[in-house]
Amino acid sequence: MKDLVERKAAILKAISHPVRLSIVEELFRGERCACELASLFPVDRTTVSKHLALLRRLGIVEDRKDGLKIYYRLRMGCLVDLLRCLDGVLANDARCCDDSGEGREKR
Amino acid sequence: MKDLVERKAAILKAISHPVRLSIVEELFRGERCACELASLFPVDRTTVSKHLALLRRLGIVEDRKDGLKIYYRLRMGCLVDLLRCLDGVLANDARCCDDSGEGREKR
DNA sequence: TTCTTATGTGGCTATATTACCACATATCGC
DNA sequence: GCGATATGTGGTAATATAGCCACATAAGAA
Repeated sequence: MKDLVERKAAILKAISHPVRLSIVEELFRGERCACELASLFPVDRTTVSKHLALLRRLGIVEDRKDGLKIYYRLRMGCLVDLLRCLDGVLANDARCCDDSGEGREKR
Repeated sequence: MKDLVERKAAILKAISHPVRLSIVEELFRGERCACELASLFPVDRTTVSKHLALLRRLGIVEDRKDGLKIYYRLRMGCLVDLLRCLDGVLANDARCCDDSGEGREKR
């Protein structure tokens, strides 16, 4: 069992990539097959497949096979709250995550 | 202004490194100077300095100079909720973030 | 002024991450 | 069986990240 802070960091890291974050948010709305998820992004299908493998390895999603298709669903439903929380962060703080530096004093 | 999902991903990424996550959690408890923060981790002081620069650039922390010391404090207090949420995730799901694969079916 | 402490930046290297292509496997319809 | 569809993996190249050292700056102490 890894250190708690490292486990937390690992989850955050997993959902800190735009494609993986979007996958998680898409799964909030229900089960999706790999092909549906892949079609959402302008990257290679196999790249999405690897993102899914990472999410699966961390236990963030789980999958189910049905014929040709493999359906993914969220296994950590609590991420819904976490990301809702993050939406609140951005809504309440317009300067957040604008790493161009504008709007803040330079150093 | 970047795409919303990218801004969210950027915040998550910033706090997805064990040292930066620990810095944020330490700042939950109040203002700390760079030297106090640096002493918490077994990495070079200048490395911590760069982590702080990243958190500052994203607007996650802000700083204040007082004599020789530079004090950092959290500027996105809402992260407290977000990380409390994540603690709940890990408390409720023992299998989370154990990327060794044990406890889950292999693929 | 000179020394010491606190801090940040530039530069470099090692490692990790991402994305693509090529290819392999599995299932379905015919 | 054969072709088409859905999916995953291995390999590799480009890029990003993390860490350390050397060095620069700033402020207080002597």
